[in-house]
Amino acid sequence: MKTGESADFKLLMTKKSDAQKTHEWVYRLLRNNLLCGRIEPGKPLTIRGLAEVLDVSPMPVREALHRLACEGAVEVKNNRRVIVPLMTAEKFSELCDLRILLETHAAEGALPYITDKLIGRLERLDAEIDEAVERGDSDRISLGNQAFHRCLYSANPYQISVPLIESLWLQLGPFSRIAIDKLEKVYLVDRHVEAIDALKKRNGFGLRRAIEADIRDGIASINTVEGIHDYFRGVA
Amino acid sequence: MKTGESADFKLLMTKKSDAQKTHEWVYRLLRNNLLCGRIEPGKPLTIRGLAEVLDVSPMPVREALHRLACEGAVEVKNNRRVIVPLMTAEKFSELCDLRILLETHAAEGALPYITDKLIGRLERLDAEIDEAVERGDSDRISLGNQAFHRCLYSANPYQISVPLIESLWLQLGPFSRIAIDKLEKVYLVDRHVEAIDALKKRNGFGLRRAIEADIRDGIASINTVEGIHDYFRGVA
DNA sequence: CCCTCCAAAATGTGATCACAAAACTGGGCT
DNA sequence: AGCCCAGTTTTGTGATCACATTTTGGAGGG
Repeated sequence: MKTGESADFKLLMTKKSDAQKTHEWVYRLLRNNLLCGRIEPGKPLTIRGLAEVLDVSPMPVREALHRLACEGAVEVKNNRRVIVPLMTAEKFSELCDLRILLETHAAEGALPYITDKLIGRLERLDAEIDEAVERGDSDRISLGNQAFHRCLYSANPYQISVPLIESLWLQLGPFSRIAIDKLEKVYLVDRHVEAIDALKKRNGFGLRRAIEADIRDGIASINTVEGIHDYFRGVA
Repeated sequence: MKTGESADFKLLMTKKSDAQKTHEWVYRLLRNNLLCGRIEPGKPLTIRGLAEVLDVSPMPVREALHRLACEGAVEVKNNRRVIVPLMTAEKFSELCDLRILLETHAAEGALPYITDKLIGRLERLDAEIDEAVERGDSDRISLGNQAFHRCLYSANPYQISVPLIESLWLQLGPFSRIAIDKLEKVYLVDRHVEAIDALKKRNGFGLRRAIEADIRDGIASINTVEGIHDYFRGVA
């Protein structure tokens, strides 16, 4: 009872490199944990509690939480309590629509800048995801999937949409884990391979279709989860 | 030389309401000034300098600047200097594309929730803009225009995209002022009236077209400004 | 047994301080 | 005169403290 409220979910920790600023480290750590869905929605996050768990002063935690709040990853209630927002069916639907809208745009915008070297990196990232699926490592599936998409979109050096897209991921993160956890063999079709094929052929339309299909597959798999709608109200 | 670097551009100040938290007040103030383009791109913003100008402690300024940085309104260089980013032609083009993509989507998503009362509010906002155009009040044109769009999109209570859109506005803000400043009679066609008409008829396609045209008009007017491309490199 | 109310603990916010790194200044060298 | 380097100043970061507000816990009355 001295660690406050932050002791009941296990945070996956990462080492803090010395060159890294503390608040950046805290931010990345919390962010990764949110993206993997390791932090339960609805549970209040306190500055001092996290500071004690991470063994830093409250100051960097304060900054990290504010940053996450401004990206929509956590919600600051008017009682100035900070919680991971609950998901609603409408919010989920809207987030998926926006993902498709922005990510197909970002993919197409990246196409002119794709090099063979980059395609190689994407193939390697996809292989890592497949391996994570084999092992049933949900965390690595989540993070790997995002790394794949980010790597693709970031090929465009004049990219603006990646931060917006990552904000969407953060809002979907705590929830999408449920899908990955409950059924790990959803990869009937590897949409990433389709995307890579389209890249090789410099086929913009095919690329859009593969990205959209990849996102829709995720949605579809969530909808097949038994009793998924209980989670929309945020059961404890 | 004691006020540091923040004394040469005039910030438009707003009174701090007592119920408002200090860092929120600082954030809104800086945000409005950025949206109006009152802060020169490339000029470094310092925490202590702003704190002295605003007569607050450095702490709330630090939080406000970090929040603006995470929205892309200011850029934290690796030397940890904070500046208003310079505009490039590619960035400008991409920002406009994203505005059209997200705002047409947001407008269409708001359509089912439009009420007569809301249409009245939009007409009043449009009238205020027209009045500001008459007076040549650039600040009010900027802020009024954004208020109009925000009011429309926010009709949808399950709105997610507004924060993303506002991030785009913030990035365009310092630059779009140039257009408004240089030519104030660009409102050949009032696209807002077209949008309101489409709303009244519940015409989704017409609404999209009006919003897209409104955005494109702004772009076109910028391109007609003589010597606009000098600004892309950020002349001092 | 449940609701109300009040004291105690906890929390976010803002201010101040210490410190390392970066930017700026002035003097000395080529 | 132009360039480079060391000393000083400025700046961001993180820690600690003070304080107002909120939450919590249990005691007392219905």
